[in-house]
Amino acid sequence: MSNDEGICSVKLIQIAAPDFDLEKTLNSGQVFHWEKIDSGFCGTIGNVAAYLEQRGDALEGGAPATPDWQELVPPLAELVRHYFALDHSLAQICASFPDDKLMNTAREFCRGLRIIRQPKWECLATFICSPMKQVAHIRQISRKLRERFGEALEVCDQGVYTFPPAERVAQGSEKQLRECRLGYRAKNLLATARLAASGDIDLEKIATLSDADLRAALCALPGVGPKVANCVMLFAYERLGAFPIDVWIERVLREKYFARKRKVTTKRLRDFSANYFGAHGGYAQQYLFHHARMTGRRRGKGQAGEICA
DNA sequence: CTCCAGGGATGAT
DNA sequence: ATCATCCATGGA
Repeated sequence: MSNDEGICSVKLIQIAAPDFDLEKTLNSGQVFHWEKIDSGFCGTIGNVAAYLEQRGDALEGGAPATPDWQELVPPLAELVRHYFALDHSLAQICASFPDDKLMNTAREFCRGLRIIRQPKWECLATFICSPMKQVAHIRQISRKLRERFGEALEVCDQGVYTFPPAERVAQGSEKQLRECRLGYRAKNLLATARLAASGDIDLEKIATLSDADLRAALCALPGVGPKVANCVMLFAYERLGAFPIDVWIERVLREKYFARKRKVTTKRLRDFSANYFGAHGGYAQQYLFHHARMTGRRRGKGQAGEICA
């Protein structure tokens, strides 16, 4: 625990975080609201505002010292450990990845990247906003939703907003949601918010379902198809085998694992992904996604390094 | 300017 | 079950 105040005026605590990369984790397209502030990040964990900064094998974390804060929520360190899944055995997970050229490159490139545990509604709502949107734009939508419907908090002289509960979004109008730049996704978010607010769908209760049943329950919601369902399963329901296939991953699969093969159906890609990448396929997927997005840039046709299956 | 983005719903084969 | 088309928006 250190009292020296840099930019941040709140008291910072130390949290051991071996085998963890905060920046890679927050910028890998799984969560969209954390904002870089000097050498750290400001955001919310549930309804708690937090500042986090990596110092080697540890995190320095700070949260506003409200009088009754310690009575209301678990200690910040515990919150951070759970949110960032610091209990995941990353070595074991990475060891379960297939041993091929691209996977080995991605595994090295993404060292320390963790699949975090996001609040279920926050994750579902955010990914309903994601279809046909770039990561940068999803971040913008998330920010506008929070600014308009969330609760304003402050940490380190930085304003942050909680993600509005389904009940709050359900009170809004489609017009208000469109003003948050959701476009045609506004109708879907509103409809799903109403289902969650009314109790017609219980996002906590369905956590007990099998993977297949959970996926079906999520796909029954407006604006949720196989891809969004898999993201929500992976990022909010701890289903580490869920393998979302977006345009980046599909490109990787077709160019690196099915090079020079025509008539590769989406079903074939899905079956291959489910079997080839193992029990923690979702983790492997996230590593491939982040690596492709950071290094790809170019739609390079069959570059060297094809794997073939 | 054009192209594309962590796709899904709908209706026609 | 698979396939075509439409859907808003803004960054590159």
